[in-house]
Amino acid sequence: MAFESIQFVIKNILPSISAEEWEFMSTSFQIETYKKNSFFNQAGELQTKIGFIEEGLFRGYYLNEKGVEINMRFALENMFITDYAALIQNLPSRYNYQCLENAKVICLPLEKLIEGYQKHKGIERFGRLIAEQILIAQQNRIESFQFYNAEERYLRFLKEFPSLQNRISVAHISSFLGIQRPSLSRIRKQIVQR
Amino acid sequence: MAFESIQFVIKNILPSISAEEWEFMSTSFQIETYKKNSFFNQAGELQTKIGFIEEGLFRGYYLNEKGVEINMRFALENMFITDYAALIQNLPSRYNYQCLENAKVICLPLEKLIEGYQKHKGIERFGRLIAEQILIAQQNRIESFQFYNAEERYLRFLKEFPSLQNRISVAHISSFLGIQRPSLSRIRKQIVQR
DNA sequence: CGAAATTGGTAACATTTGTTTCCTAATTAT
DNA sequence: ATAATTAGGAAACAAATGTTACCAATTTCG
Repeated sequence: MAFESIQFVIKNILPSISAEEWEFMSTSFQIETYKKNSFFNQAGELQTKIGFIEEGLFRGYYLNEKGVEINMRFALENMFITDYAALIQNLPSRYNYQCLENAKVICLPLEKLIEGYQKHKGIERFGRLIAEQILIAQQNRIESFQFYNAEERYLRFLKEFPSLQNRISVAHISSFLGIQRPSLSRIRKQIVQR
Repeated sequence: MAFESIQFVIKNILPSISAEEWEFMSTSFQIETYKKNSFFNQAGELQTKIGFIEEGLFRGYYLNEKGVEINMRFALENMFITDYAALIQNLPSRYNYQCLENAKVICLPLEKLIEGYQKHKGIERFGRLIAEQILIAQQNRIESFQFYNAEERYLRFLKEFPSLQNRISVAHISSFLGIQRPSLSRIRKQIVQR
């Protein structure tokens, strides 16, 4: 039986999922592989699938009005990869998801997900729970910005994603944290000196 | 027929809601009134209801580890009032919702909402859509913090909530924006001088 | 009414963060 | 292998923001 990792994660989110519902989704799974620097999707395009990362690492970013890339999210093993808010509303994704480490992704076509929402109560609930999980992660991120300074945000980042410290460049982390690169360098130096 | 405002908002979120589903919810609505400085709910308590503001204004805030009140949200007419993420997970609310202007709130008991999730597909979907709306609002807020400075955040706040400029104190706004009060005063002065 | 509390503003100074520029080491591509 | 690119660090200075303290005006409440 393949798909152990995604099955584990989905059952963790939605223990009550029925065999029929799991069958409905898993029979439509498609494995895709991504090489470093390739894209899972591009900003401005309608999304056609939702992904689950078995291996590898992606960053979600977009270009602000000055043309600067802003990292909004890192997606690693056992995480879903999608601009969920845009997907559900059938709006173009606002983010580019670029592969930072060669990756293996389980994909579910969007039309299948929508069909699942119509046909299966458990899948509708699954959608709600995914949205809520993203929501909680975002609340933490807001709180981080709202009353932690740059150093504290960096320390919180390391605590939340310890495995990313040595997988992601300082430039990408600084963008994610809303800090300039030289500032993050200074902060890292200060931390080491203690 | 009462409940025009909430019916309008709900039908806007979920045009496909059935008469039966609306009936299910609306028969359980209860009107509550709040006086200035009273609380819709307190941090640490389990929530028992979800509210819809017909009139009035609330702030959602919590105390950080230093005992400082941090405003996370302003809720005004035609907005829902709840710590939705906590409610759904049956966790204690993390926020105090304090009334800033005398208010009239339509309340739906939590058990009724949960029952609705079980019995009515449209209500489950309604829950998902609410979560997604909150999610989008939060993404805007994150982006605001991530690459706008204090002045730009304030201008964006005014643009998003023009009606709040003269309804909410500078201290509350500065907390919401993650700016110190004297800094926001400086910024307001600079804006006026142009 | 009058005291007390709240509110908005301001100044002075400290600290943090941004900006620009450059250097070196490591990695990548040809 | 070597040139080109990328990455991390650092310095110097500018700008933004935080911190603290104080004042005047307004509102609240007894």
